[in-house]
Amino acid sequence: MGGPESRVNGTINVRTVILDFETYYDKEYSLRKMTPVEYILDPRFENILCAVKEGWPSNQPTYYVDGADFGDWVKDAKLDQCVVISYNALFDMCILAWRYGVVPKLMVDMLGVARAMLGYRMRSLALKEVARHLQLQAKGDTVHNVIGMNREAIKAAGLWQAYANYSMGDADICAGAYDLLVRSGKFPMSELFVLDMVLRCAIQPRFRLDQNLLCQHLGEVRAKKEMLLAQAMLIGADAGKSDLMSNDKFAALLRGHGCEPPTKVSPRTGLTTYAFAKTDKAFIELEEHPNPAVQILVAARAGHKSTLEESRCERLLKISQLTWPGNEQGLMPIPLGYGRAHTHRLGGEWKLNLQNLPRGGNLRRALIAPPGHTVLTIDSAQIEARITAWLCGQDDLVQAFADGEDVYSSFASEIFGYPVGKKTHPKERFMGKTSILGLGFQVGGEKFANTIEVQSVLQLGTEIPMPLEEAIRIVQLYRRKYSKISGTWSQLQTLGIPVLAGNGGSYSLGPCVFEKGAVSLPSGLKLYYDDLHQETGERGMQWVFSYGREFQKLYGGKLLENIVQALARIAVMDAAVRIQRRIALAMQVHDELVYIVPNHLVETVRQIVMEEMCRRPAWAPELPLAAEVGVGLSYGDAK
DNA sequence: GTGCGGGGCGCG
DNA sequence: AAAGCGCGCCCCGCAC
Repeated sequence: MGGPESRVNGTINVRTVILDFETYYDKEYSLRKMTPVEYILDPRFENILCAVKEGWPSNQPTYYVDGADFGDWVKDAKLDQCVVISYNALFDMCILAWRYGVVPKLMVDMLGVARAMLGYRMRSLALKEVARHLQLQAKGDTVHNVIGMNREAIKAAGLWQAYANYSMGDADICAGAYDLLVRSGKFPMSELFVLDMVLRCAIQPRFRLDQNLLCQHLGEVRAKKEMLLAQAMLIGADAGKSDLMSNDKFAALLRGHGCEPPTKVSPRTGLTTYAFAKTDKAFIELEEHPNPAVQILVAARAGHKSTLEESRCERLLKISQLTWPGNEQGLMPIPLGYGRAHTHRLGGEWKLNLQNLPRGGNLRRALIAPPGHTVLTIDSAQIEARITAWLCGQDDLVQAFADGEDVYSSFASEIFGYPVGKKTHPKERFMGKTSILGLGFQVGGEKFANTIEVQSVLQLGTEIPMPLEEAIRIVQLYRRKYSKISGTWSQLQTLGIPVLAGNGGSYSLGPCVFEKGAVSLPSGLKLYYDDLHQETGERGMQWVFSYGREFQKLYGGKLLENIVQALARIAVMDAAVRIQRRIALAMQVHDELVYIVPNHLVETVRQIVMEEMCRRPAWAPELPLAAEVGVGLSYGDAK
């Protein structure tokens, strides 16, 4: 009996239980139309039945519990001492926690596991598809249409046993997947703790929402949009919002005012399209068009294209108004998706991405700590740049990081030929920062010039002109100064990628071992490059690989970026797992961990998180890490 | 009505 | 030789 369940927290005899809830739904009240949190806390919620398989130590046949009896069953089941497994745990475990007040000792989401291990090659991760892929026999009956039928209606229609069989079949598939992917040891044990920790951010929420602030903010955002729209309607936007949102209508409107709309070639399709984005230089220039009507239209379009502030505010308000037993105070679950990204970064869930809230905005300020508590953030400083330098053997840069040097300023000094200070030369330092963060991944002169010109306006509020020749000079300066980094791109291109394509050779980079179709990471997970082959592109032969539904290009710089991002994710989440023994994670934004801390423990927690975030990983003992802590009453204030 | 791809925008 | 990357959500337009 060597499954991971027997080693959880060093104890033995931890039972495993696989669960699958079947719940009432109809045309309107459905997960197709609502998020799980809204669905589970709705008055129409009804637990019809729950299929149960006790996987270890007993291996009894799967059974089911009538929803009416589930409360009694759960009282005896001692799930708080079990490993509980389900497919889409963010649904089943929220039901357990919010409807029945039980949180398992360890939660395993087989959907998350499947995403991390199979997502790269499967079009759909529906349970049935995973079953087929793993060659697990579905034993249950075929799907029955029980839409709009509650427990009694299903029984009355004579469908009860068939429905239970169907549900038990799903639980069996989930159990089979757990055996094949987890108990087999293929999915690393350490990642089980990451998975559980991520689930708890939603299932055991710690943040609260400031409803007053959200209401006020929503009003302001709407008023601002209405004003912009009213101005635009005075000068021809008769159809209202759609004249601003639709490219064709907006283009016609511009032409009506004697302005020929700028165009560009789409990088995705290669076709000509309108250049109407705020990162298109030609569009930005229209802000100062001689015709004031054009200026008004451009401002109105830009003001309407970002719908994030309004829609996110609405969604947060909606969730903040839900309550459940044990939560009468508007706690905010943080839904994070395990294994969402190719590089194993987390992503969002529930139509809600809390990893891209605008910086310095009211949405971040609306995420608050409960009374007597503080929001504490810890940010791993320049972690990707540090890992890049270390992985490529760029020892002078590693040493500069280790010495606490401001490397952005240092590189800016090289660009300009005079000493650059963090405070005294903000423009120069911005260029140094943009170089260090982008040029390590093979950004070219043209893209670099555009990034500088556009981002200087957006980030500094003043444009830094960047002629192509100057951009090329800086790119070359970087590639010569950090020749170990640019050399690594070449190595990856000529040696690493062919190994991934299956030429039979071997290659490794730091702790990463290359094999056919994948790079093995020190976490035990893999970065997949499926069906990697060469194709003739606009730049001659290029490597492409298949990921989910699409093909992507692969080249040295991009592969380096993927690996660096994957390693950064491992370092940050391993730190979070160590910290979890002392304090539970509330939220994560890639290189930043967020905690809700009782006020009197702030200094204690500050020391713990600093120590763990700066601890060098076992797979990178020479990697110098650094971190910054922020505290505040809200997420927005903790900077 | 629904699904999907493209463009756009926010974050790291 | 050269090639920014990783997400999720919103809206539009089009196909079915």
